[in-house]
Amino acid sequence: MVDEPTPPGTVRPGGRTARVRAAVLRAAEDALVEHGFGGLDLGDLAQRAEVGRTTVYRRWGSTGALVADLLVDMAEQSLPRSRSGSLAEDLRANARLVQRTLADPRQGALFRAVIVAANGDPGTAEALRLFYRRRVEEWAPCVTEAVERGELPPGTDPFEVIRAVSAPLYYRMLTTAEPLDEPAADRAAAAAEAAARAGAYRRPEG
Amino acid sequence: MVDEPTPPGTVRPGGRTARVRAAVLRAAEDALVEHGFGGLDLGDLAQRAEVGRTTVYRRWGSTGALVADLLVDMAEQSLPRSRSGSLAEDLRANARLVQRTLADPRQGALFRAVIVAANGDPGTAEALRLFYRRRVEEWAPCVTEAVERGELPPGTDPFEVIRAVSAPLYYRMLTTAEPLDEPAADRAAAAAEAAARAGAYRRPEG
DNA sequence: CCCCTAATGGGACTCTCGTTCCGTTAGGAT
DNA sequence: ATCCTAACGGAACGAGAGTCCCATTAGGGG
Repeated sequence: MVDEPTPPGTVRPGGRTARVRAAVLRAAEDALVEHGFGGLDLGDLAQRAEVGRTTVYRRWGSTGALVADLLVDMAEQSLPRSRSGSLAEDLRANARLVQRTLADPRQGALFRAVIVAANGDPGTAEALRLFYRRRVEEWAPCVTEAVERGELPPGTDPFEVIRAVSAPLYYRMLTTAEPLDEPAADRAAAAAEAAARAGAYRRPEG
Repeated sequence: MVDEPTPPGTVRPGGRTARVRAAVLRAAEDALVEHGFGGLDLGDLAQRAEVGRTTVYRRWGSTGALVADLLVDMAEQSLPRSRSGSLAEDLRANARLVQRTLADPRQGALFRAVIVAANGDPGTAEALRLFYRRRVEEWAPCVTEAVERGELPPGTDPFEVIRAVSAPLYYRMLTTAEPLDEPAADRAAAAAEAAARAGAYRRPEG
């Protein structure tokens, strides 16, 4: 008889357990926004969430695992996306959504913190990848449709186009002090569209 | 008489002080590669560098300040860049240089670590910005020359074009598990070039 | 409604990080 | 070559993060 040890919170996921998780994740968001991932302290979190310190350590064990769980939670709540029928408009809407998110003091700090957290813990990194995969998948259809309409070359990789919109905004946030404003967003969208039209994102094989 | 307290290492910067700095910075690189910024411990660093623990704490005080100093050191040693005369080739050379750097186990880990470090300490963030400013400035001339040759629209922002080459590579590294290979580099260069030709990086005014 | 036990919570303990104190070493100016 | 003191290094100290033990609470099946 191998004694299969069930992780805490898995046998009775409802009721109090669920309330504790929600309170801790909410507190984690606040703490990440205020002090970043480096300043994340599970003891402090317990106080914020009005939950026993032991509980937090037992349920999550490390700050990385906690952020991974937070990312799972974030991935579940998806944003409404526009669907205007015009590739240029869709890409611009996406760029502006990303830009507003990163420029927002709370959301921006939160995103920076989870990216930091993912650099060091493989589990957190995997959760972050899943989060972005979902985000990209939500917006890929507008590219696929543009290909079908003949606006973009056949074989264009929809994921690459969507990522090309976000990339300059993230890069600007991480490596420069220049503001993440609407012109920057519009430029990112226009650049991605131009490159896509030129066939820069066609998949390797014909 | 205001007692102006001089920071340690500023009055006699040569000799032993310089040797200690070099040894600690080298040890810091190793530690960042092995454990990332989160695992950086000044005490451990002192052992690696065969230097007194007190010295490290007194000279740098925090992991963030130490990485800031490391970035100053990194910014001073510039890489040779190619100058082929063709915009497409120059951008591809730049893209491949960035790609090789990020894909290299040591360099890639180091870059991730310093980006993480810059998210949380304003001084480190400033040092990171200066580092990237230098890197971008080194490559901007090839864009400026392409504008002068009439290959790109007048008013094209050289910095934005160079950043557009790096952006997708960094974004890929941070948010996906897909490999940072040569095709990815070539795609980044081609996309930046196409967008630049289409005028996506013209400066707002005139 | 009752019971079993999963899950929580408090408190004591340990160990590591960072600080402080003070004696020792070595730059570099004269 | 000598001296002054900037800078280094060892050791003891204190605070705080993470672990362990066990008593208490509440979920949800019967």
